[in-house]
Amino acid sequence: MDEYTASGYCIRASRGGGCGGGGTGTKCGRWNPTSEQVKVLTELFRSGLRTPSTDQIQKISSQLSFYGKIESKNVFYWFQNHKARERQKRRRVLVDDGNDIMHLHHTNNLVSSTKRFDLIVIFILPMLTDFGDEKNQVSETDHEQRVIETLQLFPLNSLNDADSEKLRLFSSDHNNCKENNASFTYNIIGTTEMDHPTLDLRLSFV
Amino acid sequence: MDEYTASGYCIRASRGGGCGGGGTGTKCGRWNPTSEQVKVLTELFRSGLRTPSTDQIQKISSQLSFYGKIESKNVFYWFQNHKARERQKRRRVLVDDGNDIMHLHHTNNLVSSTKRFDLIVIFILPMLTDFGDEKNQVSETDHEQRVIETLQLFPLNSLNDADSEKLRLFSSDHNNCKENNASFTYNIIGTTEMDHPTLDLRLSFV
DNA sequence: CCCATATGAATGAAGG
DNA sequence: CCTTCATTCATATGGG
Repeated sequence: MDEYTASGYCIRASRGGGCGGGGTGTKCGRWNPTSEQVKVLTELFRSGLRTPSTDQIQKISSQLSFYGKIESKNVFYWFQNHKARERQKRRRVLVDDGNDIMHLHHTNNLVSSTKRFDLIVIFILPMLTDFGDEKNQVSETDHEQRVIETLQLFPLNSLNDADSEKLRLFSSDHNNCKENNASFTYNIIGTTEMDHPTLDLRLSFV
Repeated sequence: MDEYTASGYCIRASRGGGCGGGGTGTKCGRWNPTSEQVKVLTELFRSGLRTPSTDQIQKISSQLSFYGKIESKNVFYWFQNHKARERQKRRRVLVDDGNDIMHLHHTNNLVSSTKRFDLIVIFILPMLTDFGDEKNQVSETDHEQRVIETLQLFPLNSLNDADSEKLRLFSSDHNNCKENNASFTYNIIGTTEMDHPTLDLRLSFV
């Protein structure tokens, strides 16, 4: 397969074997930093260095070459990646923090009192399509054969009784108002209050 | 991150014991998706989503957090891996083809050969929210109240034209049939046939 | 137990 | 600086 070992990098060894020590030169085209190198880089990063200049990169690189093969670009990339990933991580954690309560609500006791969905509508049209299904292999999640799954995505049980009532009413109204010969079924679950601008499901969802 | 570096390996607690075995909540370091989570992710993937944007990731993540612990990065990695492995598999198959016999027409079966869901619309309108909508940060106190307005939308791209029509009709009927002074709004999403990875959470919503 | 495979996580390297 | 891809490491899981 790939045989491009431009500059015999790699110092890898297989599982359990030390990295630098024993041979087994698996050739890999990419730099595989030794732990010492990483340690130093990390230290530099921690001390504040983020975007080293070319000069700095050179120096660092040559310093680190003491511990193993390394090129300037490796250092360059290392900082770039490290910086970017740190930022990303931070960003995510921040957001995730907010989501936690969702999880809590769920795990603790089923959804409960604090839910605030005003309206949830779920439509599931029955399949009037015949499944050509010739795919050699369908996804693992398939043991469900063609059933109109209800993909229980969200908790609907947050409605209070009053709301539920309304909903029910509305629902039947809805059902009657039109000849139901339509080939689909639907449900509407809803509550009051919703005058806010049509939701924009796109990006900016809170 | 981790203590062990690139070339290092983590030999944390030998086999077996590690994570404690009680119950379902493995508290190990590694995310263990629930079947619902996987199901949803798979469905998204199958409907064409490949590389969700940061926003989408967050949304998805927060949606899925309802089913259990999950972080944005998990979603990120999930898609990354899933995509990569599909590619990898494909590549391998191609190679095999080359070695083996010749292939017939290249199997260009796009994603959606079999759809389970024809249409699912889920609306969750936020209630007492004041959409501060600050991109930056929200005070944690706010979090508690806001997170809930998470809305959900799942891409369903399997409607055939006929269905879309019916749906549309139904939609308008619905609107007329009743005086809409009701205090709720609704929308119907009809996605029309798009047989390949173009679909993402954004479009399909109208 | 050991092994094979699936898949979560990480990260070097690029491309834009 | 951002995002994406390829590869690799590590762990979870099921079968023998």
